[in-house]
Order: sequence, then structure tokens, then C-alpha cells
Amino acid sequence: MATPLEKARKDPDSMKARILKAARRMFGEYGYHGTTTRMIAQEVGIDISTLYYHWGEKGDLYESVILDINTDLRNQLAKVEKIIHGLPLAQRMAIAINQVTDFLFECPEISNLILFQYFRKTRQEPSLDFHVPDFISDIARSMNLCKGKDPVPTGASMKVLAMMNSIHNFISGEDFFREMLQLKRNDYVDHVKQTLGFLLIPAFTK
Amino acid sequence: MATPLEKARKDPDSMKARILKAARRMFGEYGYHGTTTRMIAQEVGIDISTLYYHWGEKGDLYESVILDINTDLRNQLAKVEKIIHGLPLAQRMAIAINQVTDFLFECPEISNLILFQYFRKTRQEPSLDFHVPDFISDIARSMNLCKGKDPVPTGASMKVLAMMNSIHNFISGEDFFREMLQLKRNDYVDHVKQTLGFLLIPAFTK
DNA sequence: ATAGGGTTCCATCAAATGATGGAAACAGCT
DNA sequence: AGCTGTTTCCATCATTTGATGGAACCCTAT
Repeated sequence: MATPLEKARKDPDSMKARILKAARRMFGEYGYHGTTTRMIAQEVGIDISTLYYHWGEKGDLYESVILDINTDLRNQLAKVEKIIHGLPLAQRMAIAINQVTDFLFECPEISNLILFQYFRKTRQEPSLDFHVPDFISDIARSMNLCKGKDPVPTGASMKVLAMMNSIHNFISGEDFFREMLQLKRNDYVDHVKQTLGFLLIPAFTK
Repeated sequence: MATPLEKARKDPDSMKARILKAARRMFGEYGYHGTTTRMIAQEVGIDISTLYYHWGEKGDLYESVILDINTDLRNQLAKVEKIIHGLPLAQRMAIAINQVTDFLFECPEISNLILFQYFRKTRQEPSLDFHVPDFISDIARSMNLCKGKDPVPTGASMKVLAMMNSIHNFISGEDFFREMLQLKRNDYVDHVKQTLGFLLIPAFTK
């Protein structure tokens, strides 16, 4: 109960939490430089200085947003791991793809922000600690890409990264791809799951 | 020889071309809102108004950059298609992955800008015509995902999109992933090719 | 040399943006 | 009610940023 982020996550109705939620949406949609503190404040319906009162400068708020979505994603992955534990690999993958895809379609800003993080350089780098390796290792172990408590080999990390990114791509690119392929929401979601299954499963189970 | 873009592509030493090249780098690295016209001008070593003289407003320059990289990518894909024409599918894919990956590692701003285009919303949408469907169809046909001159089925387009994006991800994320995995440039490139081969080929050739 | 078109830079503007100080409003407590 | 600490908003600043007008510059044809 120390940091502002912990406070916000504890009480989702608090002003801190409302601002954080809006910031997630806006940063996720327009990126760091594409989002102004005024846009976020307007989204919440408050004055800009209230935002500064709660979160300090823009860079700090962004950092909190990143930590926040990482916590959400980690929790979700842990949840999925419990569901699929013990099943044969092909089945595990099929279920995991379904679950994770559904989750991310509900919170597309998570995919957006993670991809932004990977690809974008901000002019003044916040360079924040990212915790990706955690995810990657956990997934690699869950997929039997490495034995026991050995350190995860590089090739395994790469495979996991490629998988995760394939999912994020379809989430973040929804607007563009749906427009391009002229698909309704539901059809798009189905196609995404099918395509991911088609592409990802054979490589690991052939 | 009508549009500014055609002029610039024709004479690579012209001021128009030098600005365009710098704009590609900067927009590719920092995104649309993350790049200022002053940054581009400084990169070229000219005054900001010279930039405006040649390319007009920022949005127009960005549009030209997008068209420019699309031309480059299309040309490169056509070149690769010639090399692999007639070979069996698995071999075609292996060679294509190698070639395209090498090319994009040389021009990472292409991957950056394409992914930006897919994922990012600009505050005031330029909404420019994009020509992606061309690529997609061509690749889909080249991979026998559809027969003759039939329209490309949605599932096939999705598969091609997933493939292309997997490549772009590793190019655009190089800095982040290399740092994370502690890899030297060459090792990273090798791992990327290996991972892409591992992930993409089985799905289409099993 | 010089007239004229094309090119480049200097100075400047208006709007947008990150950020803050201080007054007002609010909430809890006695 | 009155005090106290917290929260919210209004007004304002300094910088950054997109954009432009006009003077200087360069080059070529006459």
C-alpha cells in the first residue's frame, strides 16, 4: 500500500484509478508522444492539474501504466496456466491461444502498449524495467521448451516471443486489418484464433 | 516525373531525396508524433523552412515516406519472387525468409513504419491509401494459398499477414530483444532466421 | 554583368503542450 | 460551527512545435 500504483489498483473507483484507466486507453491508442496530458484529463472529465496532483509528470504516469498492464498480463497468464496444466501440448496450446486472445481483445491497450514498448523509441527514454523475461521463461517452461529449473535457452525465448507477438499483432492491428479484410468483429476474432492455431501449433507438435 | 516523390526517387542526391531519407529514419524510429520537423531538418543539416519548401506540411511528408517504403518493399518482394519461382514450397519459404529478413535488417525503418501504420492512431488521421492488399495477394498466390486468379480467401490473407508481421516484429524489436537476450548483432540475426523458419514453415508444409 | 528562377536561411508567429502556484471546495473530526 | 488536511480547479508560464514571409543566395542563359 505504498506506491500510487498499488493504491490505484486497490481502489478502482478512486480518482487515481480513474486517471490510470484513462491513461491506459489513451497511451495505448495514440502512443506516448501522441497522447497529451490534456487528452487524458478530458477523458476523465477533470482538470489537467488534478492529473498532475495524483501522478506527477507525464513520464511517471506512463511508467505506472506500463507496470499496470504488465501486472494484468502476468495475472492472466497465471490463470491460463492453471487451466491447461497437465493436458497434452497441442491441447494446451489451443486452449491458451483461445484464452489469451479473448482476454487481449477485451484489453487491447495491453497489446498496444507492449508493442509500443518493443518498437518505439521515445525522445527522452524512460528506460523502465520491464519484467518481460518473467513471462517468457514461464511460458517456455510451460511448453516444455526447457527442462526443470535450467535457464531458458535463447532459442526458446525467441519462439515464445514470436508467439506472443503474433497474438499482439492481430489485437493491435484489429482496426486496420478488419477494414482491409472487410470483416465483422466476431468473424475477425474467429479468423484470428484459427490463423494463430494454424500457424503456431504445428511448429511445436509436429 | 510528376510528383515530388518520383523526383526524389529518381535523383537520390537531390535535397528532396536527402530529406526523404532522413524523414524515413526519424519517423521510423520515433513515430509520427515523436518526430518533429526540426529533428528531420537537423538530421539533414538544413533549416526547417527548406524542408517545408520541398515537402509541404508534416503530414504530406509522412505520406510520401509511407509510399516510398511501400515501393521499396514491393520491389524487394518481386525480386525475391523471381529467385524462388518454381522451387518446392519448403525451400521457397526458407529462401524467402532469409532474403526478406536480410533486406529488412538493412532498412529497419520499413518494418517500423509498417507496424506503426497498423497499430497507431494519429490524432488527426492522415488515412492514406496503403496498397497492402497487393503484397498480401501476391504472396498468397506465390505460396499456393489460392488457385489461379481467384480472389484471395480471407484465411489466406490472415496467414500471410501473420507471417509478414512475425518478420517485422523481430526487425523492429531488435534493440529491445537483443538487450533482453544479451545477443550480438550477428547472433540475433541468425536466431531470428532460425526462429522464423521453425515457426512458419511447418504450418504450410506439414 | 545581369535578369530571373529556383533554393536556402533568418526571424517570427500562433497554437499546443508540459508543468505549477494559489485560491476555492470538500471531507472528516472535535 | 470551526479547524485541518486533502482534493480540485482556475489562471498562468515557459517551451516546443508546426508553419510562413521575406531577404539573401546561387546558378544559368542571355
